[in-house]
Amino acid sequence: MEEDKIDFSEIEKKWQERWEKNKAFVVSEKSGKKKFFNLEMFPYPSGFGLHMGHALNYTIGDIYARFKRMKGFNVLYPMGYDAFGLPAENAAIKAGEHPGKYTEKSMANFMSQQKALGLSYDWSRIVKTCAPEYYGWNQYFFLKFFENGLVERKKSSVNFCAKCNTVLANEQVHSGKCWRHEDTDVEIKQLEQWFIKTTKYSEELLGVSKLEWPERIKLMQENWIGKSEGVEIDFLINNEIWKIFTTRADTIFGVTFMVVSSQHPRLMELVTEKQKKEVEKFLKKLKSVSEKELEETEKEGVFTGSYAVNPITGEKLPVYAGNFVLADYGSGMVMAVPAHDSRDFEFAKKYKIPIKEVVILVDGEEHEKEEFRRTISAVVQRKSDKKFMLVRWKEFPWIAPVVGGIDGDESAGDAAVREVLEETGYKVRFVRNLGGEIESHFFADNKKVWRHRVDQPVLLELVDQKHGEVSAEENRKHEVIWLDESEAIRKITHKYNSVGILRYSGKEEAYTSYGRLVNSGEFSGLKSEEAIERIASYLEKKKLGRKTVNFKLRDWLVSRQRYWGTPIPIIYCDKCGIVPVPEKDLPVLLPDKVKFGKGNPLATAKSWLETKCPKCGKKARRETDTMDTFFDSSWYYLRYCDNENKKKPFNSRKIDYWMPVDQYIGGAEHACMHLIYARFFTKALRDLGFLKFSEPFTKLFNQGMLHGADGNKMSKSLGNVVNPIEMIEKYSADSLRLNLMSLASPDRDSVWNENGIESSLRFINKLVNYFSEFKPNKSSEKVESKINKAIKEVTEDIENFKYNLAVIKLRALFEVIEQEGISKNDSETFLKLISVFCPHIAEELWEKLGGKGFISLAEWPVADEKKINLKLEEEEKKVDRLISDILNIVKIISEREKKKVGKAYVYTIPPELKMYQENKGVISKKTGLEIFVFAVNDKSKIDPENKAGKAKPEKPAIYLE
RNA sequence: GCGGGGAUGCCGGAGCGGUCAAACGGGCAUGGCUAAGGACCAUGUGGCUUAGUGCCUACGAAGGUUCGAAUCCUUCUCCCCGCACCA
Repeated sequence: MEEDKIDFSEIEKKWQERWEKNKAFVVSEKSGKKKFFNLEMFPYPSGFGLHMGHALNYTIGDIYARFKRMKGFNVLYPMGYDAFGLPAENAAIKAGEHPGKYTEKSMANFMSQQKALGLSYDWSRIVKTCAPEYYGWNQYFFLKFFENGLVERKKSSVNFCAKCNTVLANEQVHSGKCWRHEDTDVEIKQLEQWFIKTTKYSEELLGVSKLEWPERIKLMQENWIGKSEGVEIDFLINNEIWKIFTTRADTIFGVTFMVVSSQHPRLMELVTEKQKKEVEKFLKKLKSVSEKELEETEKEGVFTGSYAVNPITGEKLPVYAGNFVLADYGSGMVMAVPAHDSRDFEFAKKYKIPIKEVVILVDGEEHEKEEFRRTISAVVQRKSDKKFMLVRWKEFPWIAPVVGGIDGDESAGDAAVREVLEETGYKVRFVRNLGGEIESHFFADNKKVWRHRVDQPVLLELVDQKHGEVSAEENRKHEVIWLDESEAIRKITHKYNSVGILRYSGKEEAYTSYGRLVNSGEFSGLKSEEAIERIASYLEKKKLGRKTVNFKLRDWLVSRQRYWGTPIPIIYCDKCGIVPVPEKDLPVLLPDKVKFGKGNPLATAKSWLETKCPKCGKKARRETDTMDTFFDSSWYYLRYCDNENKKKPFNSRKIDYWMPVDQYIGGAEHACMHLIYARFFTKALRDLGFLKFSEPFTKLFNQGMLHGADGNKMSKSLGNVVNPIEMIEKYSADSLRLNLMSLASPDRDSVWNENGIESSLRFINKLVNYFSEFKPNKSSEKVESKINKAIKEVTEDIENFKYNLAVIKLRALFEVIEQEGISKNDSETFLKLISVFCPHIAEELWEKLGGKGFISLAEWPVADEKKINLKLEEEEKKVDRLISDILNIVKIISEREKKKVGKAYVYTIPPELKMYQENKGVISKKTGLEIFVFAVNDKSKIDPENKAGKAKPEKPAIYLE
């Protein structure tokens, strides 16, 4: 069929203009509807324009916004630009252009591309972070934080990227490399910098676990914050108290030395005259090593010459300086317990420091109980009364038997077994003991214990027997098996029902798990958990230590030695020191004329740099560092609620109305950066009285990553980047949107594929053609059923971001519509459903059908569940089966007999006659045959080959000719 | 090393205890329409078999549970993504 080419770009432009002109998506607080704040992470406007990942992200968000809007919410769906930042500065330097100009162009480009995608933003609320109207409030908040002790200027070792030529926050260092430069190792420098005290909120930030966010992101954040509870213990070194932090106070009797970080600011105080040369040599060697290398290098250290005193045992412990101890975690010094910590073990071995006897033993009982519980619960769950047994490997005889004889002479293991058995309600009369000397070997020989970790597979069997020892005969009967692993597993699982495989390890290494204390004075015999408590309170009582909590989270280093950012509103006065810029002088404008190249660009703006001290009026100079751009993105969502406010960062009534963000959408790469900073900001602003809520983003959705057609990450160097605009021009915006949603579930990584977009275009073409010549008829019961089912399912799918499934259902629905026709009302319903995916053609067709207003603002259909007729679906399936049966026979006949078939006689059992007869039309249409339907008991039927006898329920007999 | 997510037909991907030889799309094949091609439409697309049947082999590998497993359990292999000497 020859078709008129549809001019999609004209249609798209038409509707984009109308939406804009009619302010279709502009919202205000003065709506009677319930609010819904739908937000995508705003982009960094790069000069290259949108990439396909952006298109995916925004399409996901736009569909959700459109959906919620049609469902009757007052949807705030804004867009803005994270416009400050290094790439703009670098690109501008390269192009010899001012970063501001460069960024303006980039933003304009982004905006036009986003509009071309048909995104339904409220453009009146646009936020650009590089505008003084925005960054002035950054400065305002910075000063508020400063007033309230949330900003600090301190000297510490900081991360520095030579390529960016600036310091970085902890979060911006990924595996020792700069987050923007994967090839650049981060250097450690000792500098004085501005920090935001995010750590004040460590504990509260941990509350992330309660949010409706993807588990993965929550875990990443939790790990990043890294809470650990432990004890701070005072060690006396040279009659001075040095604190250390440990989570394993239970190992205090096993300490054989101390290690202080080689980066520790007070390291030299510990170094004796005699050792000075040695230590300096060591430090010099370390200096040439970057952080990345530091991670990979072996543990190294040097004796400082000093000794510490163990506060509990009074033992004298050598103090080493070591490269493996972090200066900024805990107190920068650790107590080393080589027998129970793998790092200390490694270090001790290298420097031949005594390892001492073990102080923690495998707690056979606990360990076995745990393993056994797992095992047996699996059995009990299955309500199996089959037996199972313990098998151990000859090569690892030291492994403790998990179970022993429960026969009066109970071992700890037995007790554990019995307890578990009772708990699970499983009855046992005897559990085979494969014993021998093993137990004593395992539990008693201290020297060996710490080597023995659990690692070999063990299979268990309960032997239903009388009390008492197992005779050799019994043993034979029940097959005590010493086999190699795979053989044993196969054999036993086969015969006795495997109940699981436990793991043990026999490598020579420190025993790092919890256990029971030995050689620990009055604490011997306690379990680790209990011992930690007891030792902590002992130390507390003696004022030698205290329980504390430590976090991995560091304060946020916000100063950057770069130009294109918010100037930090601070003035240095020789007399008054650090003086904040008075609020009335805000914003501190970023000077236009600076020189790039050497050092901090702002320092080259002489007239800007030199100012007067707000306090004493004397000559003073401005801070030349700018803020990390993550400061900008930490509160932009708030500004959307009131983006033009000149008097305040935002009006709190508006914030109260719109915030928090109901649905946030973005990539996972921000889990430990933006998403932590924004949460911190919200809490801090709450405590400063700006906000009444604690969490900015109620729900979070992470879209998957879009890979290039070759399966690799899209990147310019690989040449697999696809430009969305090219695709829009070639296939239309709606096709692109539809295709992006068809690739895979939006939360999964997927691969861009141009074939798919052709298919989307084909579908849209069909849609347009169908509805252009649409003649409504009455929807059949079947069509109504399908439509209502689709409404129900598509609604659920969209709500759950299962867009790919929604699209499939809509495609299927359209197929039915095409075949059977629908009423005007149902056609409108269909267009509404598809409109969130393909808004342009939906508007166009809506208009053609005489719909009122924008379909984008129409009401989302509600399924009439009463009309969903499952019986009809069943019937349809039966008919389909018949059709495929007929076609199958046709195929066989034509292949074999080269005969042309023209008629099909169908013989049904009497109760089904009516149904098949009613569907004669469909069957005929799909098979291309003339169809005759008879009941098998119809005497007047035509049945030359007596096929009718083959008829079965739901499976009519067939004769073809 | 730790933590998280995966592995499904020629490909992309649904499915997550029965209705599964597996939705949907792509590719390919056959037929229709065409002068022809494109587009479009229809059908097919693990193997063998058959007037619409039946059987076998399949959802990374191996075992297990179950009346029944792509789906649950165990172990192993491989891939991705985070964190990484946090005491």
